[in-house]
Amino acid sequence: MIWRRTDPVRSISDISNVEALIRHIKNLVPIPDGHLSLITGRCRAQYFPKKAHLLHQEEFAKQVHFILQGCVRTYVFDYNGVEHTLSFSMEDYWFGDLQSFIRNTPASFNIQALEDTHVLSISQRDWEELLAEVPEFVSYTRILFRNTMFSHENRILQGLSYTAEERYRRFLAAYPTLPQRISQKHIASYLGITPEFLSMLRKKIKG
Amino acid sequence: MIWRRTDPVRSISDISNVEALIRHIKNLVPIPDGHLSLITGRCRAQYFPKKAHLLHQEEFAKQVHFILQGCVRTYVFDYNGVEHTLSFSMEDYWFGDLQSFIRNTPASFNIQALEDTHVLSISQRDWEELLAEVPEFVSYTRILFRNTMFSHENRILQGLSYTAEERYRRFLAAYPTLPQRISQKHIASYLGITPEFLSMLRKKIKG
DNA sequence: CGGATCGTTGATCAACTTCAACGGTCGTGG
DNA sequence: CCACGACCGTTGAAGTTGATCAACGATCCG
Repeated sequence: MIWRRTDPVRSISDISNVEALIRHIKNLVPIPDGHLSLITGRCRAQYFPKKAHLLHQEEFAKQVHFILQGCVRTYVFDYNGVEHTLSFSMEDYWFGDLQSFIRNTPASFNIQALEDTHVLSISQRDWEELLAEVPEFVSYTRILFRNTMFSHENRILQGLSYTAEERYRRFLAAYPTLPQRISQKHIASYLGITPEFLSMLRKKIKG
Repeated sequence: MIWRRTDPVRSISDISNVEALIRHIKNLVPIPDGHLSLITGRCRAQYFPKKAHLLHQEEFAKQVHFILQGCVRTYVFDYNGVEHTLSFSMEDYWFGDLQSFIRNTPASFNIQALEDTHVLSISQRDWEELLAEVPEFVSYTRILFRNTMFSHENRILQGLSYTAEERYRRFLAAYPTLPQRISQKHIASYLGITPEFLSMLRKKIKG
């Protein structure tokens, strides 16, 4: 198995534009260009190198982020210090500790870049002002929350319904390119199993 | 252990009013009374006796519901016919297969009354018209989705972080009165374990 | 080059399931 | 109102799934 990354990493100047976000918004809600620029005008391009932490639990999440290029994981430590990965986010995903961001409470999650990652970020104040000023932004975030809700439902059901092996097979089917980008221990922590057991499953599946 | 229900079941005429819903909305968004009545005007009171199904998977969810009195469970059958309970809903909860309701796709979920249950229901058309006519309804549902999203995150993390025994303890702490209202096999299917194993946990915990 | 981390393997152990059996309770039809 | 059948919760034995611990080579990165 070759673990070489196949996606070319574009240069910063290539990707610190807002085209990807504009496409993403237009895909979900009809919106005049004037309102689009109100949104993109409040976005700030940021870069995080691989392994950097964007957020530690107990901090206050001051921003949420839209990924232009790269990959991050959102995780927690449980009561005996074991990491559990809630989600991976990659290109065209919004991520952040929304609960902390919206309610202004200490974050429950840690967020870490798994690759060199370029994002567009929105601050709490800009978020609230966009909600007040741009009705399409209300609809847009409403749809984002809704979709996140649906995918969480599916994740809960997979946890209830399937064995670790089946969950891994489904993970591969849903995210065929992710295993080439992130380490197995993170996949294991996403699936809710140990790295050792994932290793065994891989051996078994290969045949 | 006494399984008698302690809550008095009010008569239909008592509860087919909209006070509970009005309180629920006012708790989440500021809204003038005129707009409130636009919402409540589109609600229809319905009654489902214990064990009745409100929705079967593959059907189309034509309504979502707000519980005035009673309790329902939302569940699926997995690939070998085992039931898994996604959620219980009781007084002051909205429930329904939102994915089916909003996207007009076949439902993934089954929904069944676990007690005689009184609800207020909204149809798809009324839902959409409320979104178009009442800005507070957009905010209200946006907050509902958001909160559901947060509670789903917590549920995913509990599934990843805790053993069955700890999940059961947490379930008891979060819903102390629910075990008196619903059967253990449903709790087991919510926790993702077999009724036999839950029975063992209960024996162990009692000491 | 060197240290830390990663993926793998194997042995042992804990968590949870499966299957079968039994008494109790509930709802239903007579 | 009773009798019956169906379902429920419980128990125990045996089996499966997945965790833990320790060890080892490979790889990455400084």
